[in-house]
Amino acid sequence: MTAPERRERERQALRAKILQAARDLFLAHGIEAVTMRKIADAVEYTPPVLYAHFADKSALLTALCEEDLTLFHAALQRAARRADPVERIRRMGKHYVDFALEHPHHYRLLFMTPFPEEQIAAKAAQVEEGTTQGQSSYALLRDAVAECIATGRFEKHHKDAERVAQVLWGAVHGVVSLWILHARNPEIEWRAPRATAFELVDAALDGLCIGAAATSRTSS
Amino acid sequence: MTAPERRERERQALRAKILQAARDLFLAHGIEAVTMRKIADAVEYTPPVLYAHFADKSALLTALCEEDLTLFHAALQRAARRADPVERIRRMGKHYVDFALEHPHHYRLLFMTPFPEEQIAAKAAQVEEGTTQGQSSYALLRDAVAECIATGRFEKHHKDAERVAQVLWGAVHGVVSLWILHARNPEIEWRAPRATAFELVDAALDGLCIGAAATSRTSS
DNA sequence: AAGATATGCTAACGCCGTTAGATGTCCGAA
DNA sequence: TTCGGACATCTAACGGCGTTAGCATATCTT
Repeated sequence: MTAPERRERERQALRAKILQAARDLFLAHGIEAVTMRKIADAVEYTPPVLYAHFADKSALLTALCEEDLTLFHAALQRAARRADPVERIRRMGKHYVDFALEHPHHYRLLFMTPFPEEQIAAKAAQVEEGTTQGQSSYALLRDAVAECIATGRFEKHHKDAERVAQVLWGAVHGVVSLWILHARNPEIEWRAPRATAFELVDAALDGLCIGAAATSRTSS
Repeated sequence: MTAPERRERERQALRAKILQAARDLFLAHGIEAVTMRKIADAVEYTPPVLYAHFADKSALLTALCEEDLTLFHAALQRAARRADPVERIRRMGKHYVDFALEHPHHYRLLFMTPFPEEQIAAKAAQVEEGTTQGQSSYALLRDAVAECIATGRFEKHHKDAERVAQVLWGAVHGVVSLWILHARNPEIEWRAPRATAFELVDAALDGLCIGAAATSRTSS
């Protein structure tokens, strides 16, 4: 155990501690409570120390996102273990909604917050050189849609897998994000968002599929 | 023309000028550029002056929202002049999407930004005492849905007008808000959001309506 | 002309993200 | 064993933010 090794270990430990503190603040009081100064307070260091581990606040939040995105992707992947592509889509929708409603703060951070410019540039570079891992959650959905199209499960005029995937993503995202932002608006008699989202997914799949009447409705 | 009258007029003129400056900043550089100090600069006053016209920044933004909400509501109302309730829903969806895509900044402010607590409390009070105008855009949609249900246009298991209205709102909101936030993510081959949204509305209506195959598809 | 009222300003407070520069502390080599 | 450099950490500050207090000044009313 050389000294540089130990130092590196301590470095990583502090980095993890910082991320955890940020996560705690975030979960307890929402994104607006996540402040470089408060994170520093929580780990009992002064603010500049954070900049030895993260280029800036946006990089710190990105690191947080990536951890949660991995979790999210894993949940979706478990849901995608179905042979029938239509049922696969339905189950992915269900798990998507459940993740969003169980972790609304994370969902807001992941999908309802504008990307920092830097991240976009980084990703564009990855895509350019083909390094993109291609195993994104979106790809799971798009592939299921493509399978539906290839095996003739959809009405013939729905033939663009990317577009239909975006249709379905939009469906679940719309219901949960409306709920997360506007649930407290008392002008509207909100229904339980889980049921609402399922109803939309079911209706959309009914509309997409050949032979109308739904195969297996989302029950729970 | 008494002097107090003139002063009041000047007061309102300055108020309008402030709002316009805020709107200009907002349209030119997005919400994060709308700063009390920058607004003050634009109208050639010092920042404290703004507080003689608006309680705080959130009240100023709310005033801006309300103007745009009126515009939005008017656009939707024009679209709702259709006898057939299903076609009415389809047209409202179309105009909703067009508004969102033509004014993405406004859409972000109106529907993709968390409400300040104060506003929620104010609305709750209105609802409590029954002062709510009931002519909200959401009500337009819900009433069209209720008409569909009452006249037996929907499958019998879709019987909750509130829920179905929330399903349809979620559909259009999902597609346009995903696009507005994530269009620049190069990992995804984005399709034109207008067509995507129309496809979702059509599919959902196909799924909701009795007698499957769409009546009149959204063409343009 | 004098007093009241409204208008606008300067200056400041306490937050924020971030950076520069000083200080100390430990490690490896002479 | 002591010296020099690398590293960790701190204090202090900059410029921005929303917001408020207190003062000057201009304008109306009597």
